[in-house]
Amino acid sequence: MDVKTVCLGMLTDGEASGYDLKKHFESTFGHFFAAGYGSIYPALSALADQGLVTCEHVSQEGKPDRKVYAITDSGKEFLLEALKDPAPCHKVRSDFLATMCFAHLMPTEQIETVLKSRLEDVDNWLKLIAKAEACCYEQWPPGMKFVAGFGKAMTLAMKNYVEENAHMVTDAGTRKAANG
Amino acid sequence: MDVKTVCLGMLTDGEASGYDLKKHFESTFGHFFAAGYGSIYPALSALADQGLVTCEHVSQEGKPDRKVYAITDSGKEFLLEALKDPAPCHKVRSDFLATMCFAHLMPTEQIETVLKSRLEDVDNWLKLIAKAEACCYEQWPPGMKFVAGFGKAMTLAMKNYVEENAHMVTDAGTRKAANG
DNA sequence: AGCGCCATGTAAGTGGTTACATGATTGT
DNA sequence: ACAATCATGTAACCACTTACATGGCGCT
Repeated sequence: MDVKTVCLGMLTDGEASGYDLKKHFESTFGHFFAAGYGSIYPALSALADQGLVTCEHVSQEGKPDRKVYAITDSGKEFLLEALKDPAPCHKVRSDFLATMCFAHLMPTEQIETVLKSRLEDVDNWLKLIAKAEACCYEQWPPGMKFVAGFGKAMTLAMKNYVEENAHMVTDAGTRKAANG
Repeated sequence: MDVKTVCLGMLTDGEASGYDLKKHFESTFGHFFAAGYGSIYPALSALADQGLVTCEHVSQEGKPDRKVYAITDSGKEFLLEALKDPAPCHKVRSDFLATMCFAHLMPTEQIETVLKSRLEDVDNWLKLIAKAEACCYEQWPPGMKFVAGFGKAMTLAMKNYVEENAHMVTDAGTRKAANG
């Protein structure tokens, strides 16, 4: 599943510009599927070239022009085909965990800083999702609600684990030298 | 943090070949940092070129030759420097969640298949980590124990959430057409 | 005067994946 | 016979990231 396919999926919810889609990638999709303008705009161009979406130029007063994309019938077919993968992957790439593996080589304050930044990250995401839910929850399709709940459950589990087990990596007693 | 740095970190635990490191990437590191031979071997070559590791050719009877790598002092320095990032990232890339967002466009059996495959994946990983813990837990540094516990906590939370909330995406009643 | 929002794009670079290439030994 | 394990590598490819480029409007 690439950025193109996800953009196509987002367009099943109604027409939108690349700028609009970026917002979805930042809020609801942000925690499990990242994409920047550098991948969204080329993706939309490619989708238009393939006839999977249509593109309408819209002039606005006082604001820049926008390109509004809408999914076509062949776009829907393409999406349905892409959704047929019976075992879609779920991958984690964590510099945080990789760093923690080598905690015994780091000074305690450094470890504490890293754990603190993780918890801040968690809180920021929790706020983000609360905001998204506050405004859109009712109009979300069941899948989106499932996904948002999934994100919350995972994030809370992470917060909980880090808070309850930080001592494993910060307690100087169990650690080798390396620090003061 | 790239494959090079993680390989360097793994070598702080003792010398190893690329083949050996691959096993670590498959067991303990597998769930948060993937790497194949196509990235491990070039990484080790680059580390040797930079003088961060040494490489010793070892002939074996009845088995292919191996290249055994060991970290150098400047390698340790380099690693310590890399571990100074105060906010290492933790990213999820999930085709599974992306698919679930569009569950209302899919037939129920397809959704069930996807959820089932996710739960199988979870169980496989749980078995893998249980196996790794059974043989190595005592000799792991505290950080590795923390990371393994983290993985278990997250995976169990995922299993639990999927089992308890599958009905959100499989109950035909709350869904639009698309299926039979 | 300066920042942030709206809005779209390109070009170069990066880091990793996939497929290919080789081949002896050991177990079923 | 056939598969798995041990063991190392290269080359082409791919998807995405980062930095750059542009520019008006509205708020403080």
